[in-house]
Order: sequence, then C-alpha cells, then structure tokens
Amino acid sequence: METVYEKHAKVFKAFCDEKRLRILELLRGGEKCACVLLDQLDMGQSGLSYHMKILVDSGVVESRQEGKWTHYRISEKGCAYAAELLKELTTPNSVIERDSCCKR
Amino acid sequence: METVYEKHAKVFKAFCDEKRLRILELLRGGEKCACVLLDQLDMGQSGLSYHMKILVDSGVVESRQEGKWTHYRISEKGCAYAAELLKELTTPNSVIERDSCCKR
DNA sequence: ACCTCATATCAAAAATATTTGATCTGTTAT
DNA sequence: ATAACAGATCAAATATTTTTGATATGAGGT
Repeated sequence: METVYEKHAKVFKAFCDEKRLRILELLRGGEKCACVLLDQLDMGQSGLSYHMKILVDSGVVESRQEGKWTHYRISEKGCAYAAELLKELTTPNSVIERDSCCKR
Repeated sequence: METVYEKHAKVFKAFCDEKRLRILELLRGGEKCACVLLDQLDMGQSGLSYHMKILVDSGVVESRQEGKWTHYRISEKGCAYAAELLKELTTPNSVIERDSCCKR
C-alpha cells in the first residue's frame, strides 16, 4: 500500500532530476513527439521512455498516442495540482504548537 | 560547476522523499528543536541530521542555533521561491513551436 | 500474414541516495 | 580544565534510481 507521503513524493519526482527538468523545458515550448525529444536530448530511447514514465506518473506531463507516435505535453491540471500541493505542504497549520524543546 | 538544472532539482529534493515530507509536516506545526523531531520520527540522530541538511540546502527550511540546540522551521521565503520556480518550470513559453514530429 | 518502425519493458550494470554506527566539534555546566 | 550533551561528519553497508543494451509489444504499411 502506498502511503500519502509516497503519493506526494511522486509528484515532485518530476522536478528533482536534471534530465527531467531538461525535458520539461523542451515541453514548455509546446507538445513534442518522443522522436523530437530524442534527438534534442543526449539520451537513448529506453532512457527517454524511463523518464517519460516518471513524468507521466507524476501527473505533470500527459501523453497522447497518434498511430505509432507518442506526443507529450505539460498537463495544466497536473501542474496546478503540484502547485497546490506544494503550497499545502509548506503552509503552517492553524494550530501552531509551542516548540517544546526538551530543555526549556 | 553546478548546472541550473541541478540548482533547480535541489529545491524539489525536499519534497521527493517520504521522511522529509514527514519532517515538513511536523514543522508545519511550528518551529521544532531537533530533539523534538528526533523522538517523533522513527530515525536515528545522524539520519535526521542528513535529512535536515538536504531540507536546509533546498531553502525550504531554515535553522536557528540556540546554545547547543538547533531549531528548524519552514522558510516562508524559501517556500515562496519553490512555488515560483514550480510555476516557471511548468508554464508554457511565449513562443510555442509546432510539434515537428519527424513523420508529419 | 509479414515487415518495419516507435515505444515499452526487462535485466544487468553503474551511479546515487539513504541508513547506520562511530567519531569529531562546539556548547554548556561544574 | 573536564565532563556531558547536541548535533555534524565520516565511512561502510544497504537500498534505490538511473543507464544501457536486448528483447517484446503494438501500430501501420505492403
């Protein structure tokens, strides 16, 4: 069973690897076919496939099949979710506890 | 030399590990001393230290020394930066290129 | 059906990240 | 100065992630 922490971590996996950030940068320029990504990136076919899977699993990227070709694009919805989640994970709770350090 | 991708990836490293998400959750309740974190988390002293370093390096957490004790809290500024960066990394460029797939 | 091409999956190797226990450093108290 | 404690750092063990090359799958064309 997947914990909520794992579920959340998965979203940010998209952003914590160089290669994936490079891919996202390319996708910011609009939808791209895997073959286009492949020749802009210093990476083999199976390597690209591996990273694309992580990106799609994170929700930040979505893919569209067109015959033999797969086109990838940034998912507006997925990115909005990531942004919300980031905010949620970093916003102080309403109930703020005293820092009850053992020696105070 | 650190690439811009590595620099950006570092920010999101904070959020892509279960243990660190658990720590952030505790810090959402307000500033905490390492000793408090230590007995709320199933983790040894050096393990906590390791994760706290990653969190502080990401900019998302800041620390404050008070005698022998170190207190950690969520950095508003660092989190705002992470949020901006996330937005930037996922917002389409003004110049959108045609998906020039090799076979179209 | 058969061939070709795009992509996914697999398994092994390589690289990185995390955990653990030991030791070092810096601070406070005596 | 010495002892006691908090936290950082180090090195080794372990686990996870990423890379790579080989093979499988699935679509289109002949």
